[in-house]
Amino acid sequence: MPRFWHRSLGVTGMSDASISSQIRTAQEPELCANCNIRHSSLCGALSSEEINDLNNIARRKTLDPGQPHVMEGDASRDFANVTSGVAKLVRGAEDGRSQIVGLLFPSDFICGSLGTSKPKSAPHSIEAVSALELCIFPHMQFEELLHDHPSLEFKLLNRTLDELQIARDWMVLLGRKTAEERVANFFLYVTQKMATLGCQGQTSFDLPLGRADIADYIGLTLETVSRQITRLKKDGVIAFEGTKHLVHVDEEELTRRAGF
Amino acid sequence: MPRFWHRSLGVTGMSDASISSQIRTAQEPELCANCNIRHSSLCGALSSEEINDLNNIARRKTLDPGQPHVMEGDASRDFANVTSGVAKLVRGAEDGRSQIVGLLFPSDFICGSLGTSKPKSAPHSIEAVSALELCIFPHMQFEELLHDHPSLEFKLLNRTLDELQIARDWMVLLGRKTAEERVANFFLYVTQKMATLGCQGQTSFDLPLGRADIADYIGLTLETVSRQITRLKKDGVIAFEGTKHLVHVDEEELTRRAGF
DNA sequence: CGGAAGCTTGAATATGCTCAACACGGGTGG
DNA sequence: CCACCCGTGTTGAGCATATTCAAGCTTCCG
Repeated sequence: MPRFWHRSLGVTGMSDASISSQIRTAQEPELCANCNIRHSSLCGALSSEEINDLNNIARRKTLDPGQPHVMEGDASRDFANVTSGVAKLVRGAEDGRSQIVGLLFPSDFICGSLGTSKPKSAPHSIEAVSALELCIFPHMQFEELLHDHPSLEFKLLNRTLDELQIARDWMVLLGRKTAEERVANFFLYVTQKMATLGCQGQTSFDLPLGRADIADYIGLTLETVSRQITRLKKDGVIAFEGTKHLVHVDEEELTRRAGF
Repeated sequence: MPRFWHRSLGVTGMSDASISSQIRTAQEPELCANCNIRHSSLCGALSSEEINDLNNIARRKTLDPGQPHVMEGDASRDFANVTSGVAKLVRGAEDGRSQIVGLLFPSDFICGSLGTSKPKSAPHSIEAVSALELCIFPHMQFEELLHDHPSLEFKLLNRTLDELQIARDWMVLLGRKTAEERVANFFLYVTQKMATLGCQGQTSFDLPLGRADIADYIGLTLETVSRQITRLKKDGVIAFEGTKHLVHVDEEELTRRAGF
Protein backbone atom coordinates (compact mmCIF):
# COMPACT_ATOMS: atom_id res chain seq x y z
CA MET A 1 0.00 0.00 0.00
CA PRO A 2 1.52 3.26 -1.03
CA ARG A 3 2.12 5.81 1.67
CA PHE A 4 -0.25 8.72 1.37
CA TRP A 5 2.29 11.29 0.21
CA HIS A 6 2.75 9.27 -2.94
CA ARG A 7 -0.83 9.77 -3.93
CA SER A 8 -2.19 12.37 -6.27
CA LEU A 9 -2.15 15.77 -4.69
CA GLY A 10 -5.21 17.14 -6.39
CA VAL A 11 -5.37 20.47 -8.11
CA THR A 12 -5.59 23.84 -6.47
CA GLY A 13 -8.03 26.39 -7.77
CA MET A 14 -9.07 24.54 -10.92
CA SER A 15 -11.82 21.99 -11.53
CA ASP A 16 -11.06 18.63 -13.10
CA ALA A 17 -13.17 19.56 -16.09
CA SER A 18 -11.23 22.71 -16.90
CA ILE A 19 -7.95 20.83 -16.70
CA SER A 20 -8.89 18.08 -19.08
CA SER A 21 -10.24 20.58 -21.59
CA GLN A 22 -6.98 22.46 -21.32
CA ILE A 23 -5.07 19.28 -21.98
CA ARG A 24 -7.14 18.48 -25.02
CA THR A 25 -6.89 21.88 -26.66
CA ALA A 26 -3.24 22.57 -26.01
CA GLN A 27 -1.82 19.09 -26.26
CA GLU A 28 0.08 19.18 -23.05
CA PRO A 29 2.85 16.56 -23.05
CA GLU A 30 1.67 13.30 -21.51
CA LEU A 31 4.26 13.25 -18.74
CA CYS A 32 3.17 16.69 -17.55
CA ALA A 33 -0.54 16.10 -18.10
CA ASN A 34 -0.42 13.07 -15.81
CA CYS A 35 1.95 14.64 -13.30
CA ASN A 36 0.42 14.82 -9.83
CA ILE A 37 2.19 18.09 -9.09
CA ARG A 38 1.54 19.72 -12.45
CA HIS A 39 -0.36 22.64 -10.91
CA SER A 40 0.90 22.79 -7.35
CA SER A 41 4.59 23.00 -8.30
CA LEU A 42 6.57 25.71 -10.05
CA CYS A 43 5.22 24.30 -13.30
CA GLY A 44 1.84 25.74 -12.37
CA ALA A 45 3.20 29.08 -13.57
CA LEU A 46 3.27 27.81 -17.15
CA SER A 47 0.46 27.31 -19.64
CA SER A 48 -0.08 24.09 -21.53
CA GLU A 49 1.89 25.48 -24.45
CA GLU A 50 4.77 26.76 -22.38
CA ILE A 51 5.09 23.57 -20.37
CA ASN A 52 6.47 21.90 -23.50
CA ASP A 53 9.72 23.81 -23.16
CA LEU A 54 10.14 22.45 -19.67
CA ASN A 55 9.11 18.95 -20.63
CA ASN A 56 11.71 18.89 -23.37
CA ILE A 57 14.60 19.30 -20.97
CA ALA A 58 13.16 17.22 -18.09
CA ARG A 59 14.64 13.93 -16.91
CA ARG A 60 13.09 11.67 -14.26
CA LYS A 61 15.08 10.15 -11.41
CA THR A 62 14.07 7.68 -8.72
CA LEU A 63 15.86 7.25 -5.39
CA ASP A 64 15.52 4.67 -2.63
CA PRO A 65 15.22 5.77 1.00
CA GLY A 66 18.62 6.87 2.27
CA GLN A 67 20.13 7.43 -1.18
CA PRO A 68 21.75 10.81 -1.85
CA HIS A 69 20.74 12.92 -4.83
CA VAL A 70 23.49 15.51 -4.26
CA MET A 71 26.38 15.34 -1.81
CA GLU A 72 27.65 18.36 0.12
CA GLY A 73 30.43 19.91 -1.93
CA ASP A 74 29.32 18.42 -5.25
CA ALA A 75 29.40 20.64 -8.31
CA SER A 76 25.76 19.84 -9.15
CA ARG A 77 23.85 22.94 -10.13
CA ASP A 78 20.76 21.31 -11.59
CA PHE A 79 17.19 22.18 -10.69
CA ALA A 80 14.44 19.71 -9.85
CA ASN A 81 10.87 19.20 -8.76
CA VAL A 82 10.02 16.65 -6.11
CA THR A 83 7.18 14.70 -7.69
CA SER A 84 6.75 12.18 -4.89
CA GLY A 85 8.37 11.20 -1.61
CA VAL A 86 10.24 13.27 0.94
CA ALA A 87 13.84 14.50 0.86
CA LYS A 88 16.05 16.17 3.46
CA LEU A 89 18.65 18.91 3.07
CA VAL A 90 21.58 18.10 5.37
CA ARG A 91 24.72 19.86 6.42
CA GLY A 92 27.16 17.64 8.24
CA ALA A 93 30.55 17.68 9.89
CA GLU A 94 33.32 15.11 10.03
CA ASP A 95 32.81 14.62 13.77
CA GLY A 96 29.33 13.17 13.32
CA ARG A 97 27.27 16.23 14.07
CA SER A 98 24.76 17.07 11.40
CA GLN A 99 21.83 19.39 10.96
CA ILE A 100 18.85 19.09 8.65
CA VAL A 101 18.23 22.56 7.20
CA GLY A 102 15.07 21.75 5.27
CA LEU A 103 12.60 19.10 4.17
CA LEU A 104 11.26 18.76 0.63
CA PHE A 105 7.77 17.39 0.02
CA PRO A 106 6.01 16.70 -3.28
CA SER A 107 5.73 19.89 -5.39
CA ASP A 108 8.72 21.46 -3.61
CA PHE A 109 11.55 22.70 -5.79
CA ILE A 110 15.30 22.18 -5.65
CA CYS A 111 17.01 25.36 -6.78
CA GLY A 112 20.56 25.26 -8.10
CA SER A 113 22.79 28.31 -8.03
CA LEU A 114 21.96 30.96 -10.59
CA GLY A 115 24.30 32.95 -12.80
CA THR A 116 26.51 31.61 -15.51
CA SER A 117 29.94 32.19 -14.09
CA LYS A 118 30.08 30.68 -10.63
CA PRO A 119 31.02 27.03 -10.18
CA LYS A 120 29.79 26.98 -6.57
CA SER A 121 29.76 23.66 -4.75
CA ALA A 122 26.59 22.39 -3.12
CA PRO A 123 26.17 23.86 0.36
CA HIS A 124 24.28 20.81 1.63
CA SER A 125 23.52 17.28 0.58
CA ILE A 126 20.06 16.24 -0.59
CA GLU A 127 18.98 12.74 0.46
CA ALA A 128 15.87 10.67 -0.04
CA VAL A 129 13.99 10.05 3.21
CA SER A 130 11.25 7.94 1.72
CA ALA A 131 11.14 6.57 -1.84
CA LEU A 132 11.76 9.69 -3.89
CA GLU A 133 10.94 10.78 -7.41
CA LEU A 134 12.48 13.84 -8.99
CA CYS A 135 11.89 15.66 -12.25
CA ILE A 136 15.29 17.13 -13.08
CA PHE A 137 16.11 20.13 -15.28
CA PRO A 138 19.72 20.73 -16.40
CA HIS A 139 21.19 23.95 -15.16
CA MET A 140 21.90 25.82 -18.38
CA GLN A 141 18.64 25.11 -20.11
CA PHE A 142 16.52 25.79 -17.05
CA GLU A 143 18.13 29.14 -16.43
CA GLU A 144 17.40 30.12 -20.02
CA LEU A 145 13.79 29.12 -19.56
CA LEU A 146 13.69 31.19 -16.42
CA HIS A 147 14.62 34.27 -18.42
CA ASP A 148 12.16 33.46 -21.18
CA HIS A 149 9.23 32.92 -18.82
CA PRO A 150 8.83 35.77 -16.31
CA SER A 151 5.92 33.99 -14.63
CA LEU A 152 8.22 31.09 -13.84
CA GLU A 153 10.87 33.35 -12.38
CA PHE A 154 8.31 35.24 -10.33
CA LYS A 155 6.93 32.05 -8.86
CA LEU A 156 10.46 30.90 -8.01
CA LEU A 157 11.13 34.22 -6.30
CA ASN A 158 7.96 33.86 -4.27
CA ARG A 159 8.81 30.34 -3.22
CA THR A 160 12.35 31.31 -2.27
CA LEU A 161 10.95 34.06 -0.07
CA ASP A 162 8.67 31.50 1.57
CA GLU A 163 11.61 29.18 2.17
CA LEU A 164 13.56 32.03 3.71
CA GLN A 165 10.69 32.66 6.09
CA ILE A 166 10.55 29.00 7.06
CA ALA A 167 14.31 28.91 7.65
CA ARG A 168 14.09 31.98 9.90
CA ASP A 169 11.20 30.49 11.86
CA TRP A 170 13.38 27.44 12.38
CA MET A 171 16.22 29.64 13.60
CA VAL A 172 13.97 30.78 16.45
CA LEU A 173 13.21 27.17 17.31
CA LEU A 174 16.87 26.16 17.25
CA GLY A 175 18.12 29.21 19.10
CA ARG A 176 15.49 29.73 21.76
CA LYS A 177 13.11 26.82 22.30
CA THR A 178 13.18 24.03 24.89
CA ALA A 179 13.21 20.34 24.00
CA GLU A 180 9.47 19.97 24.57
CA GLU A 181 8.68 23.05 22.48
CA ARG A 182 10.86 21.81 19.64
CA VAL A 183 9.23 18.40 19.51
CA ALA A 184 5.74 19.91 19.71
CA ASN A 185 6.63 22.27 16.87
CA PHE A 186 7.91 19.42 14.79
CA PHE A 187 4.68 17.46 15.11
CA LEU A 188 2.64 20.54 14.32
CA TYR A 189 4.73 21.25 11.25
CA VAL A 190 4.50 17.72 9.90
CA THR A 191 0.80 17.41 10.66
CA GLN A 192 -0.01 20.66 8.89
CA LYS A 193 2.24 19.80 5.96
CA MET A 194 0.47 16.49 5.53
CA ALA A 195 -2.91 18.23 5.60
CA THR A 196 -1.72 20.71 2.96
CA LEU A 197 -0.58 17.91 0.70
CA GLY A 198 -4.16 17.14 -0.11
CA CYS A 199 -5.08 14.67 2.55
CA GLN A 200 -7.55 16.80 4.46
CA GLY A 201 -9.52 14.72 6.88
CA GLN A 202 -6.68 12.23 7.07
CA THR A 203 -6.41 11.52 10.77
CA SER A 204 -3.46 9.18 10.58
CA PHE A 205 -0.25 9.00 8.60
CA ASP A 206 3.33 7.75 8.72
CA LEU A 207 5.96 10.11 10.06
CA PRO A 208 8.37 10.86 7.23
CA LEU A 209 11.38 10.89 9.58
CA GLY A 210 12.85 8.46 12.09
CA ARG A 211 13.96 9.59 15.56
CA ALA A 212 17.54 10.31 14.47
CA ASP A 213 16.39 12.54 11.61
CA ILE A 214 13.92 14.34 13.85
CA ALA A 215 16.79 15.00 16.23
CA ASP A 216 18.94 16.39 13.40
CA TYR A 217 16.05 18.57 12.30
CA ILE A 218 15.31 20.17 15.65
CA GLY A 219 18.84 20.26 17.05
CA LEU A 220 18.57 17.66 19.82
CA THR A 221 19.88 14.14 20.44
CA LEU A 222 17.74 11.19 19.48
CA GLU A 223 17.45 10.16 23.14
CA THR A 224 15.99 13.53 24.11
CA VAL A 225 13.56 13.34 21.19
CA SER A 226 12.50 9.87 22.27
CA ARG A 227 11.92 10.99 25.86
CA GLN A 228 9.81 13.94 24.78
CA ILE A 229 7.75 11.78 22.44
CA THR A 230 7.16 9.34 25.26
CA ARG A 231 5.92 12.21 27.38
CA LEU A 232 3.55 13.48 24.70
CA LYS A 233 2.20 9.95 24.29
CA LYS A 234 1.69 9.51 28.05
CA ASP A 235 -0.15 12.84 28.18
CA GLY A 236 -2.42 11.78 25.33
CA VAL A 237 -1.34 14.63 23.06
CA ILE A 238 -0.29 12.26 20.30
CA ALA A 239 -0.81 8.54 19.73
CA PHE A 240 1.12 6.04 17.63
CA GLU A 241 0.56 2.65 16.10
CA GLY A 242 4.06 1.24 16.14
CA THR A 243 6.83 3.84 16.12
CA LYS A 244 6.12 5.73 12.90
CA HIS A 245 2.39 5.66 12.31
CA LEU A 246 0.58 8.59 13.91
CA VAL A 247 -3.10 7.94 14.64
CA HIS A 248 -3.98 10.93 16.83
CA VAL A 249 -2.73 14.51 17.11
CA ASP A 250 -4.21 17.05 19.52
CA GLU A 251 -3.20 20.16 17.59
CA GLU A 252 -4.56 22.55 20.17
CA GLU A 253 -2.53 21.09 23.01
CA LEU A 254 0.51 20.80 20.75
CA THR A 255 0.22 24.49 19.91
CA ARG A 256 0.12 25.25 23.62
CA ARG A 257 3.28 23.23 24.18
CA ALA A 258 5.01 24.67 21.14
CA GLY A 259 5.63 27.97 22.94
CA PHE A 260 5.30 31.58 21.74
CA MET B 1 34.03 60.81 13.59
CA PRO B 2 31.73 58.63 11.55
CA ARG B 3 31.96 54.88 12.10
CA PHE B 4 33.44 53.13 9.14
CA TRP B 5 30.26 51.45 7.92
CA HIS B 6 28.86 54.88 7.24
CA ARG B 7 31.55 55.61 4.72
CA SER B 8 31.32 55.26 0.98
CA LEU B 9 31.34 51.67 -0.05
CA GLY B 10 33.11 52.09 -3.35
CA VAL B 11 31.98 50.56 -6.60
CA THR B 12 32.29 46.98 -7.66
CA GLY B 13 33.55 46.25 -11.13
CA MET B 14 33.43 49.77 -12.51
CA SER B 15 36.03 52.53 -12.49
CA ASP B 16 35.25 56.01 -11.17
CA ALA B 17 35.74 57.46 -14.63
CA SER B 18 33.17 55.25 -16.30
CA ILE B 19 30.63 56.10 -13.64
CA SER B 20 30.91 59.85 -13.95
CA SER B 21 30.64 59.68 -17.72
CA GLN B 22 27.53 57.58 -17.32
CA ILE B 23 26.07 60.16 -15.01
CA ARG B 24 26.75 62.95 -17.44
CA THR B 25 25.26 61.27 -20.49
CA ALA B 26 22.19 59.75 -18.87
CA GLN B 27 21.44 62.38 -16.28
CA GLU B 28 21.11 60.05 -13.36
CA PRO B 29 19.07 61.70 -10.58
CA GLU B 30 21.29 63.44 -8.08
CA LEU B 31 20.16 61.40 -5.10
CA CYS B 32 21.11 58.16 -6.86
CA ALA B 33 24.29 59.52 -8.44
CA ASN B 34 25.63 60.43 -5.04
CA CYS B 35 24.32 57.32 -3.29
CA ASN B 36 27.13 55.28 -1.76
CA ILE B 37 25.34 52.02 -2.50
CA ARG B 38 24.22 52.92 -6.02
CA HIS B 39 26.13 50.02 -7.58
CA SER B 40 26.49 47.51 -4.77
CA SER B 41 22.77 47.37 -3.95
CA LEU B 42 19.83 46.03 -5.93
CA CYS B 43 19.89 49.33 -7.82
CA GLY B 44 23.05 48.14 -9.52
CA ALA B 45 20.80 46.09 -11.78
CA LEU B 46 19.42 49.26 -13.35
CA SER B 47 20.95 51.60 -15.90
CA SER B 48 21.13 55.35 -15.43
CA GLU B 49 17.93 55.75 -17.41
CA GLU B 50 16.05 53.05 -15.57
CA ILE B 51 17.10 54.26 -12.15
CA ASN B 52 14.80 57.24 -12.62
CA ASP B 53 11.75 55.05 -12.17
CA LEU B 54 13.08 53.91 -8.83
CA ASN B 55 14.15 57.37 -7.76
CA ASN B 56 10.66 58.69 -8.46
CA ILE B 57 9.07 56.46 -5.87
CA ALA B 58 11.89 56.54 -3.29
CA ARG B 59 11.58 58.13 0.14
CA ARG B 60 14.45 58.48 2.64
CA LYS B 61 14.14 57.63 6.30
CA THR B 62 16.56 58.03 9.19
CA LEU B 63 16.46 56.06 12.44
CA ASP B 64 18.32 56.41 15.71
CA PRO B 65 19.96 53.37 17.33
CA GLY B 66 17.28 51.19 18.94
CA GLN B 67 14.39 52.66 16.96
CA PRO B 68 12.12 50.21 15.12
CA HIS B 69 11.42 50.56 11.40
CA VAL B 70 8.82 47.78 11.38
CA MET B 71 7.29 45.95 14.34
CA GLU B 72 6.51 42.25 14.32
CA GLY B 73 2.90 41.87 13.18
CA ASP B 74 2.73 45.24 11.41
CA ALA B 75 1.01 45.39 8.05
CA SER B 76 4.02 47.07 6.42
CA ARG B 77 4.82 45.57 3.05
CA ASP B 78 7.22 48.20 1.76
CA PHE B 79 10.64 47.53 0.30
CA ALA B 80 13.84 49.36 1.22
CA ASN B 81 17.57 49.63 0.75
CA VAL B 82 19.85 50.10 3.72
CA THR B 83 22.03 53.02 2.65
CA SER B 84 24.01 53.31 5.87
CA GLY B 85 24.10 51.80 9.35
CA VAL B 86 23.18 48.35 10.59
CA ALA B 87 19.74 46.90 11.32
CA LYS B 88 18.59 43.67 12.95
CA LEU B 89 15.68 41.39 12.12
CA VAL B 90 14.18 40.15 15.38
CA ARG B 91 11.54 37.65 16.36
CA GLY B 92 10.49 37.89 19.96
CA ALA B 93 8.15 36.30 22.48
CA GLU B 94 6.17 37.75 25.35
CA ASP B 95 8.29 35.90 27.89
CA GLY B 96 11.42 37.86 26.99
CA ARG B 97 13.10 35.33 24.75
CA SER B 98 14.07 36.73 21.38
CA GLN B 99 16.14 35.68 18.42
CA ILE B 100 17.85 37.79 15.81
CA VAL B 101 17.23 36.09 12.46
CA GLY B 102 19.35 38.38 10.32
CA LEU B 103 21.51 41.49 10.15
CA LEU B 104 21.26 44.14 7.45
CA PHE B 105 24.32 46.11 6.39
CA PRO B 106 24.61 48.95 3.86
CA SER B 107 23.47 47.81 0.39
CA ASP B 108 21.30 45.05 1.88
CA PHE B 109 17.67 44.98 0.87
CA ILE B 110 14.45 44.73 2.88
CA CYS B 111 11.95 42.70 0.89
CA GLY B 112 8.24 43.04 1.57
CA SER B 113 5.80 40.26 0.71
CA LEU B 114 5.04 39.92 -2.98
CA GLY B 115 1.72 39.33 -4.67
CA THR B 116 -1.21 41.70 -4.77
CA SER B 117 -3.76 39.87 -2.70
CA LYS B 118 -2.17 38.91 0.61
CA PRO B 119 -2.24 41.35 3.53
CA LYS B 120 0.38 39.35 5.48
CA SER B 121 1.70 40.79 8.72
CA ALA B 122 5.43 41.25 9.23
CA PRO B 123 7.06 38.05 10.48
CA HIS B 124 9.77 39.93 12.39
CA SER B 125 10.56 43.43 13.53
CA ILE B 126 13.31 45.49 11.92
CA GLU B 127 15.27 47.72 14.30
CA ALA B 128 18.16 50.11 13.92
CA VAL B 129 21.30 48.87 15.67
CA SER B 130 23.45 51.87 14.80
CA ALA B 131 22.27 55.12 13.22
CA LEU B 132 20.35 53.86 10.21
CA GLU B 133 19.42 55.32 6.84
CA LEU B 134 16.89 53.69 4.56
CA CYS B 135 15.73 54.35 1.02
CA ILE B 136 12.12 53.19 1.02
CA PHE B 137 9.98 52.09 -1.95
CA PRO B 138 6.20 51.78 -1.53
CA HIS B 139 4.91 48.28 -2.05
CA MET B 140 2.62 48.72 -5.06
CA GLN B 141 4.90 50.82 -7.16
CA PHE B 142 7.98 48.74 -6.45
CA GLU B 143 6.27 45.52 -7.40
CA GLU B 144 5.23 47.08 -10.70
CA LEU B 145 8.82 48.13 -11.32
CA LEU B 146 9.91 44.61 -10.53
CA HIS B 147 7.74 43.31 -13.36
CA ASP B 148 8.90 46.00 -15.75
CA HIS B 149 12.61 45.41 -15.10
CA PRO B 150 13.56 41.74 -15.32
CA SER B 151 17.15 42.52 -14.35
CA LEU B 152 15.89 43.93 -11.06
CA GLU B 153 13.79 40.89 -10.36
CA PHE B 154 16.65 38.57 -11.23
CA LYS B 155 19.00 40.34 -8.86
CA LEU B 156 16.40 40.18 -6.12
CA LEU B 157 16.00 36.45 -6.72
CA ASN B 158 19.75 35.98 -6.48
CA ARG B 159 19.97 37.93 -3.27
CA THR B 160 17.08 36.06 -1.73
CA LEU B 161 18.82 32.79 -2.54
CA ASP B 162 21.95 34.12 -0.84
CA GLU B 163 19.94 35.10 2.23
CA LEU B 164 18.41 31.64 2.33
CA GLN B 165 21.88 30.13 2.32
CA ILE B 166 23.00 32.39 5.15
CA ALA B 167 19.91 31.51 7.19
CA ARG B 168 20.59 27.80 6.70
CA ASP B 169 24.23 28.19 7.70
CA TRP B 170 22.99 29.88 10.83
CA MET B 171 20.62 26.98 11.50
CA VAL B 172 23.66 24.71 11.73
CA LEU B 173 25.28 27.09 14.20
CA LEU B 174 22.13 27.33 16.34
CA GLY B 175 21.33 23.65 16.22
CA ARG B 176 24.71 22.01 16.56
CA LYS B 177 27.52 24.30 17.69
CA THR B 178 29.00 24.85 21.16
CA ALA B 179 29.17 28.23 22.86
CA GLU B 180 32.81 28.74 21.88
CA GLU B 181 32.15 27.79 18.26
CA ARG B 182 29.19 30.15 18.06
CA VAL B 183 31.15 33.11 19.37
CA ALA B 184 34.10 32.35 17.10
CA ASN B 185 31.73 32.15 14.14
CA PHE B 186 30.16 35.43 15.05
CA PHE B 187 33.47 37.25 15.08
CA LEU B 188 34.49 35.67 11.80
CA TYR B 189 31.19 36.68 10.22
CA VAL B 190 31.40 40.28 11.39
CA THR B 191 35.07 40.62 10.50
CA GLN B 192 34.52 39.32 7.00
CA LYS B 193 31.41 41.44 6.53
CA MET B 194 33.36 44.53 7.52
CA ALA B 195 36.10 43.66 5.07
CA THR B 196 33.54 43.19 2.29
CA LEU B 197 32.02 46.57 3.00
CA GLY B 198 34.98 48.23 1.44
CA CYS B 199 37.32 48.65 4.35
CA GLN B 200 40.01 46.23 3.27
CA GLY B 201 43.12 46.64 5.33
CA GLN B 202 41.04 48.01 8.14
CA THR B 203 42.50 46.27 11.15
CA SER B 204 40.13 47.71 13.71
CA PHE B 205 36.49 48.57 13.87
CA ASP B 206 33.54 48.91 16.24
CA LEU B 207 31.38 45.85 16.80
CA PRO B 208 27.91 46.65 15.48
CA LEU B 209 26.20 44.69 18.30
CA GLY B 210 26.35 44.80 22.09
CA ARG B 211 26.63 41.61 24.16
CA ALA B 212 22.87 41.18 24.52
CA ASP B 213 22.34 41.40 20.75
CA ILE B 214 25.21 39.02 20.09
CA ALA B 215 23.54 36.59 22.49
CA ASP B 216 20.21 36.93 20.67
CA TYR B 217 21.97 36.36 17.37
CA ILE B 218 23.80 33.18 18.30
CA GLY B 219 21.24 31.70 20.67
CA LEU B 220 23.06 32.05 24.02
CA THR B 221 22.70 34.20 27.13
CA LEU B 222 24.67 37.39 27.38
CA GLU B 223 26.63 35.97 30.33
CA THR B 224 27.84 33.02 28.29
CA VAL B 225 28.79 35.34 25.44
CA SER B 226 30.77 37.51 27.83
CA ARG B 227 32.62 34.51 29.28
CA GLN B 228 33.56 33.23 25.84
CA ILE B 229 34.77 36.65 24.75
CA THR B 230 36.89 36.88 27.86
CA ARG B 231 38.42 33.52 26.98
CA LEU B 232 39.22 34.59 23.41
CA LYS B 233 40.81 37.76 24.73
CA LYS B 234 42.93 35.86 27.28
CA ASP B 235 44.09 33.49 24.54
CA GLY B 236 45.07 36.43 22.34
CA VAL B 237 42.68 35.47 19.53
CA ILE B 238 40.95 38.84 19.61
CA ALA B 239 41.80 42.14 21.29
CA PHE B 240 39.59 45.08 22.27
CA GLU B 241 39.97 48.70 23.09
CA GLY B 242 37.09 49.20 25.48
CA THR B 243 34.18 46.82 25.05
CA LYS B 244 33.15 47.48 21.45
CA HIS B 245 36.24 48.47 19.51
CA LEU B 246 38.08 45.49 17.99
CA VAL B 247 41.75 46.09 17.30
CA HIS B 248 42.98 42.56 16.55
CA VAL B 249 41.41 39.43 15.06
CA ASP B 250 43.35 36.20 14.47
CA GLU B 251 41.14 34.85 11.71
CA GLU B 252 43.05 31.61 11.38
CA GLU B 253 42.68 30.69 15.03
CA LEU B 254 39.06 31.85 15.00
CA THR B 255 38.38 29.55 12.05
CA ARG B 256 39.91 26.70 14.02
CA ARG B 257 37.66 27.42 16.97
CA ALA B 258 34.58 27.93 14.80
CA GLY B 259 34.28 24.17 14.23
CA PHE B 260 33.45 22.25 11.05
C1' DC C 1 12.13 -17.68 14.51
C1' DG C 2 16.34 -14.98 14.55
C1' DG C 3 18.97 -10.99 13.60
C1' DA C 4 19.55 -6.13 12.88
C1' DA C 5 18.10 -1.66 13.01
C1' DG C 6 15.66 1.54 15.40
C1' DC C 7 13.61 3.00 19.66
C1' DT C 8 13.23 3.45 24.77
C1' DT C 9 14.88 3.96 29.35
C1' DG C 10 18.24 4.81 33.11
C1' DA C 11 22.17 6.92 35.64
C1' DA C 12 25.86 9.98 35.66
C1' DT C 13 27.75 14.07 33.66
C1' DA C 14 28.53 18.48 31.38
C1' DT C 15 27.33 22.52 29.28
C1' DG C 16 25.16 26.56 29.44
C1' DC C 17 21.54 29.07 32.36
C1' DT C 18 19.93 31.71 36.43
C1' DC C 19 20.48 34.78 39.90
C1' DA C 20 23.32 37.92 42.12
C1' DA C 21 27.12 40.87 43.04
C1' DC C 22 30.49 43.80 41.31
C1' DA C 23 33.34 46.67 37.84
C1' DC C 24 33.85 49.89 34.31
C1' DG C 25 33.01 54.14 31.66
C1' DG C 26 30.81 57.98 29.96
C1' DG C 27 27.74 61.66 31.07
C1' DT C 28 25.50 64.89 34.39
C1' DG C 29 25.14 67.93 38.06
C1' DG C 30 26.72 69.65 42.39
C1' DC D 1 36.83 68.55 39.49
C1' DC D 2 34.85 65.07 41.80
C1' DA D 3 30.74 62.30 43.10
C1' DC D 4 27.21 59.96 41.53
C1' DC D 5 24.43 57.31 38.40
C1' DC D 6 22.90 54.43 34.86
C1' DG D 7 23.66 51.38 31.22
C1' DT D 8 26.63 47.82 29.96
C1' DG D 9 29.81 44.32 30.67
C1' DT D 10 32.22 40.84 33.78
C1' DT D 11 32.60 37.28 37.19
C1' DG D 12 31.02 33.75 40.51
C1' DA D 13 28.30 29.89 42.62
C1' DG D 14 24.64 26.79 42.24
C1' DC D 15 21.39 24.72 39.32
C1' DA D 16 18.71 22.76 35.37
C1' DT D 17 18.35 20.94 31.06
C1' DA D 18 19.88 18.20 27.69
C1' DT D 19 23.91 15.04 26.59
C1' DT D 20 26.55 10.90 27.01
C1' DC D 21 27.14 6.26 27.64
C1' DA D 22 25.16 1.96 28.34
C1' DA D 23 21.75 -1.50 28.58
C1' DG D 24 17.52 -3.52 27.19
C1' DC D 25 13.49 -3.57 24.33
C1' DT D 26 10.38 -3.36 19.95
C1' DT D 27 9.56 -3.74 15.34
C1' DC D 28 10.42 -5.02 11.00
C1' DC D 29 12.23 -8.39 7.63
C1' DG D 30 14.22 -12.07 5.96
